[in-house]
Amino acid sequence: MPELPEVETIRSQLAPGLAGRVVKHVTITDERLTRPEPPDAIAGALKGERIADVRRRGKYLIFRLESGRHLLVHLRMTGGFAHPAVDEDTDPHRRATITLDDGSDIAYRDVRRFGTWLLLEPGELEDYLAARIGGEPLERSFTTAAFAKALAGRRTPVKAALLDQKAVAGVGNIYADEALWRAQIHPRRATRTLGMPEVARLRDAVRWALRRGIARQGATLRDYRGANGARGRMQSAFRVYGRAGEPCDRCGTPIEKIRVAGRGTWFCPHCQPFDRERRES
DNA sequence: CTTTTTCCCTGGACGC
DNA sequence: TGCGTCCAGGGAAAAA
Repeated sequence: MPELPEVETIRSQLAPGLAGRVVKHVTITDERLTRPEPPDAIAGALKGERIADVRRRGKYLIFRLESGRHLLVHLRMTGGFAHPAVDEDTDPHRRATITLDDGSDIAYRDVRRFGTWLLLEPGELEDYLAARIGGEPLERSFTTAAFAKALAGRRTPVKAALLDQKAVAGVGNIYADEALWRAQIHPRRATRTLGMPEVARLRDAVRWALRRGIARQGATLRDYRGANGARGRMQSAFRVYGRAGEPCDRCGTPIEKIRVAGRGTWFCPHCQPFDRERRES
């Protein structure tokens, strides 16, 4: 499930080979991909565009085009790129192909077809993103004060707040659990009951979790691959995610799995107590 | 306004 | 071997 570290890994691997290249041809074989626009319209519009660079905001990949337009790609659950492309004949999940002026192909793959491509006209990007996602957690502007403001007044469990892209951009189910473990906060704690020290710990913990993920080139549970085809290595470094019954790395207590905000949630019941007495002891 | 629920998809795991 | 059922989950949209 591509979250910020997985998207950033793909971005960093794609960018060197794409910057400055011209799109010679685009084939889109999944009707869903560009909805509501027809695939042929998007494919035709991309043809002849020169790619300035590849950027990322939250979980969005942004292909910045020299015309001022942007191709905004969201990988959702199982989307991904391969450059150079893997063999199409042996890949049932190829949904699109971008051919560049150096003769190479970029393959877009997506098992579950939740991913989306959106072509934005010049000037549209900022408003589009501002309406959907909040602060970039690894940037300097993501201060404790800014995070506290984004969390203020929320009545949801803190785990739900972390998953809300308007509160902080790029955190998904894996890194939310890892961050809450690091910050020693119970995932069901009501967001508005968090004190400033806890918000500060959580802010640092989110950055810690995401940086670890990037350093290990993301987590491969099943489908995720980098643009170079490599698996991530983060899955073998999880502190809690997917580790029900295994001992906590900090205290040895067995990790528990519960459901929060409709998502599988793993935490350490000793290190992340819910009630205040145990929290302060 | 905020919060919750439903839906979109495929395929792997599991029970019988 | 072959079904049927459940589950994974990001985010848009609808419902509450």
